[in-house]
Amino acid sequence: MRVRTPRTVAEAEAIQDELRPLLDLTGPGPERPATVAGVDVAYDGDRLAAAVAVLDGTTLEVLEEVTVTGRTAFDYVPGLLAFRELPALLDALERLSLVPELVVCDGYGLAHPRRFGLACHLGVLTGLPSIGVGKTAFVGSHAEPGPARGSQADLVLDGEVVGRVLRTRDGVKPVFVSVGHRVDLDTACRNVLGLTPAHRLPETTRVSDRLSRAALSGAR
DNA sequence: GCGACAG
DNA sequence: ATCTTGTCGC
Repeated sequence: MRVRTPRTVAEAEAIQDELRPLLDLTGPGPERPATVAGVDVAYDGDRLAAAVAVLDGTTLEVLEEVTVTGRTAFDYVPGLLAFRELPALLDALERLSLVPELVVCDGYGLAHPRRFGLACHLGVLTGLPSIGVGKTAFVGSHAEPGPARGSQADLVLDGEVVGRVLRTRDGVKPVFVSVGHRVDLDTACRNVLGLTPAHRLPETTRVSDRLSRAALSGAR
């Protein structure tokens, strides 16, 4: 599948509003996924490298890795990240031999100005269960979660819960979790905790991050 | 009107 | 995202 590349911000927002109804927020989604994919993109000017890493959901062992390189076709605009990263990510996902039971994205899903962040967009276009894990605040307000790993606080936007601020390590800055497609928020958070046995960020994003950077430098 | 703003 | 040294802690 391909991403429609908009020419303007207005066009991009219209596409998000058009795809938003296709979201499946029914859940619950995979509780103990056998395979989980992490996706990430690295940049160097207008060059980019997208990476997908599929890990065993239990042992977190890397089962498969795919990278693709290309050029940016859309500048970064807050709220429109998907149009910048999705073309290359979908390209990489299509080259996978394994079909992951869950995809973990770098960024946000439902916690988005129009409720259609990168994780939602990727999920709708691929049909795969997906969630978003952001490292910094984007939208919504929240209380400070407790200091212990596992502590959570609702992320609220316009009066509705759109995500959760989750502490994955004792005393370490929390991550922002929101659902993408075919997964509910509690299941998303449980999966994130299962993917963070030793670090703040999920192993899936750590592996795909390293992979995309390596592919970027190796492709020159 | 003026900032803030995933990666 | 990316630009970047030393430094604290497991």
